[in-house]
Amino acid sequence: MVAPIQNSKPDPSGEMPAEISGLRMTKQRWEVYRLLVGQRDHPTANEVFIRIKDRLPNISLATVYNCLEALTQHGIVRQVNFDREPSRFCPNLEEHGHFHDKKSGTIHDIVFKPGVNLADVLDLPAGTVITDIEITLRGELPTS
Amino acid sequence: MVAPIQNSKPDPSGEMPAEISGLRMTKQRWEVYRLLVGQRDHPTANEVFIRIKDRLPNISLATVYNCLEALTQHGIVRQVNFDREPSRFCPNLEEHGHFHDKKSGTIHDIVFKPGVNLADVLDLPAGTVITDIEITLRGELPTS
DNA sequence: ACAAAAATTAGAATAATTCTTGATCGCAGG
DNA sequence: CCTGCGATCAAGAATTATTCTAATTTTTGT
Repeated sequence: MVAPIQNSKPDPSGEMPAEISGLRMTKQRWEVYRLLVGQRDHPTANEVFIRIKDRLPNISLATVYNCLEALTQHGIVRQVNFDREPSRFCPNLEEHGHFHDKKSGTIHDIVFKPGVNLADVLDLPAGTVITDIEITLRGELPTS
Repeated sequence: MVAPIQNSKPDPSGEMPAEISGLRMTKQRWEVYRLLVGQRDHPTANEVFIRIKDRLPNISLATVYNCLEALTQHGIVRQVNFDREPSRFCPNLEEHGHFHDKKSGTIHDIVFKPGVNLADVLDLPAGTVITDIEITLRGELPTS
């Protein structure tokens, strides 16, 4: 099922809103959110921690983990896992998968062709309730 | 009707072969392989360790990890990850995904409907080479 | 402003996995 | 049959992402 287009996420370059999706904003959560939306390269918690020090020099790694968990649990960002590598975080809420390019090590969002619904192509027992889907591909993108 | 298996895997109840897919068999590797093929419930390394002690009381956990890695790297079994939970191992080599039933905590293999090819329903740049696909669903299976 | 609740911090603790080191095995050649 | 040699195994230490703990700070509601 495709999530309805989000109630337009707050502009990361504007003022900090009081809350997002029911999650009370704090300086730290707002900066983590801004950073994720601004740099959509699926950073790890530690990468967020390093990058965010520019703006919040005293933030702790534990707080970065706390913020990421809060944002994730309120459906504001998505946690993405590749094998047993450190979790990465993604502000793209639309149903999509991830392509891990072996050559460059980069991660790219991938979407279904229009009109395709994953549940329709899988052989599942009638009545199955799907709450979450994760698709990960590995390979090489064509040299651009 | 069962789809033909690519490389007819050795019968786990027969004699230990000298090798499987180029991997030299040892007592430990063979028992790990037998256990996975015999109990297709996607055990973790630790669960394999516990269960295998019946037959190899002196095996170490490190050896179980070594065996699982060797079997995985030779394409004899598949490593499956759910979020950051301990890796699980699966002897089903056919292209398939995994469904994690929240109610029972069990994991079930899922396959595409006949004739469906995942690459055909994804919006990928022409020329993309896919070497590996992982599909994970979470939800609830109908009460049977 | 004050009490209560929530968030942050720093560092300790946890847990899956990997690494290190030394012992052991299996086998090929003498 | 011995001897070496490379691969494997065992035991425990080390690593590392993440979570927990306890104390402090910030925010909220009255």
